[in-house]
Amino acid sequence: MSKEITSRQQDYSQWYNDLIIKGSLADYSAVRGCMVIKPYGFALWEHMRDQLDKMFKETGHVNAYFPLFIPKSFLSREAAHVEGFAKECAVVTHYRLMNDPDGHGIVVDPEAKLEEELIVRPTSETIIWNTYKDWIKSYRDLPLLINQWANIVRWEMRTRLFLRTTEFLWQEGHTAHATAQEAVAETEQMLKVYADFVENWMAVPVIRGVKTESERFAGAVNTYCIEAMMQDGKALQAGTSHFLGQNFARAFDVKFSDKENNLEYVWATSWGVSTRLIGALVMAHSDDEGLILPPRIAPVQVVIVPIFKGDAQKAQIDVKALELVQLFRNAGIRIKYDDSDNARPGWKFAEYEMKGVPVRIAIGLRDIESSSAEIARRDTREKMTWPMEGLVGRVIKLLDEVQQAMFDKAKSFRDAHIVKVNTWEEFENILDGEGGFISAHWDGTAETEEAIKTKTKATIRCIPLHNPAEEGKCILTGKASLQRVLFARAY
RNA sequence: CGGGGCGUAGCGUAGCCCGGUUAUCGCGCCUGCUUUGGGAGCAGGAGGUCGCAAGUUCGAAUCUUGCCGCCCCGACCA
Repeated sequence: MSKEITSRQQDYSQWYNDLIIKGSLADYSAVRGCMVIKPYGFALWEHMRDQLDKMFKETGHVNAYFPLFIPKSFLSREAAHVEGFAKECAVVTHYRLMNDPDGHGIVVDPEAKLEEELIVRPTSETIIWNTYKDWIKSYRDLPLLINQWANIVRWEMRTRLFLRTTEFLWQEGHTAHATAQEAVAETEQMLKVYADFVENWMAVPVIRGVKTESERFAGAVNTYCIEAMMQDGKALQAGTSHFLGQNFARAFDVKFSDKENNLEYVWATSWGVSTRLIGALVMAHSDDEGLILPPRIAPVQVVIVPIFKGDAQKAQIDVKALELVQLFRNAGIRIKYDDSDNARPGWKFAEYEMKGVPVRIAIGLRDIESSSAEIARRDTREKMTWPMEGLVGRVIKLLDEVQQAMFDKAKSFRDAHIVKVNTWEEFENILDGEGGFISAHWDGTAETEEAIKTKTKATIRCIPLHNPAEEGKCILTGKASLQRVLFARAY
């Protein structure tokens, strides 16, 4: 990679970190690779979580909770899973501390060594399937449709706020089914739920597809994914849904008696999205003035900033502002009236722009006199003066417009950066230039995929669902290919 | 673990190459007055183990050596 590209990446990283820290979403913590999610950032996560949870329940799932610690032996039960997850895990080896006999402080008590180490879950398939063994006996116990909201730990070497932290929050669904068809249908259904959420709530367009064998989840038969494009043209995997076949059922001996009284292994799925989605949100929408949050999940959808000189004016504005607040609240809008006197209007304007609040209403004396208000939308930075009469209804409509406009903007950016490429030269030029997704022919082998990755850092993001058949020649080897796949550099 | 950068007040920094009064500036903080429609102005004030340790020197933020920590890039990965 050229020096220019490296420095562009650094600038983009810096931009991304600043947005998150100045936008009050999160901060670095004292613990390596972990972050502190601040109240504002957590409120954002809560809105995302609540909506996802609702969608899971609408599709028949229930929530449960499983242990944080996984006995080491569980992780060696499923062969392919071992390969993928044997590394980069936090391991608990002792269960007691003691005062340092040589001086001050605390040391690990060497006497308190665990017989079997415990692994802090990097994902919960093993501990959950070990539990399902006891829960599933008959076809009447199926399907078992369970989701868990949890924190997990993966000791990644390099971390990045929200995108790849050592500890992160996520949900993981783990389902068991009587037939392969039913499990595949579940896998596809959950991919649809994710795509629906990310597009309609986060206003981030996604490509639905399946992973190639080498990008597949450890232990899965097939991995479905949604891929989003960031403003630097790189790809970000926004969610995955795995068809696990009978791999975990065999590894953990989960069998059921079917209607004909035959003993069968169950079919499994698992699917998850994480706080990484917040990173996707930031990188897909924000600008140099700060975050831009889509109205449907913004912690604060509308902020009212009063502009006044002295207490008498403030009292006058308060009446009107508090009336509006009540009307917005009644309409279910998350609204904040910032009448704090320790910051001046200009400061507040900049502050809420940094935090990505979709719509700002400013009310000063001149607005009271003309019975109007100044409306500013964050995504386009437009300012309008609207009459007080019917303002609430109009602002609510504006929130919907902003939601749609954000999606449309992200989608046209993305579509403009998906390029069909037929030569290797063009392939490299695009990656080192504009970036984006490259639709190109591939000979279908893992060797070629690996070779392309080594040469360019680009990976096959997915084979899009309903991909049209098209004969062509592999971009690297020139061998025969039956379809195009999507390549990109990814986070 | 490799490559690059950095460590000076709560935050961001200048000074370092070429050692020399009381360590620079901005933000923030405190007091007062004036301000408030795009991150306020003026006046006054408080705030420092210059990452740690050793060395060179009459004298070290500055030079030397060692250590610690952080950030970015790569390998890893969602």
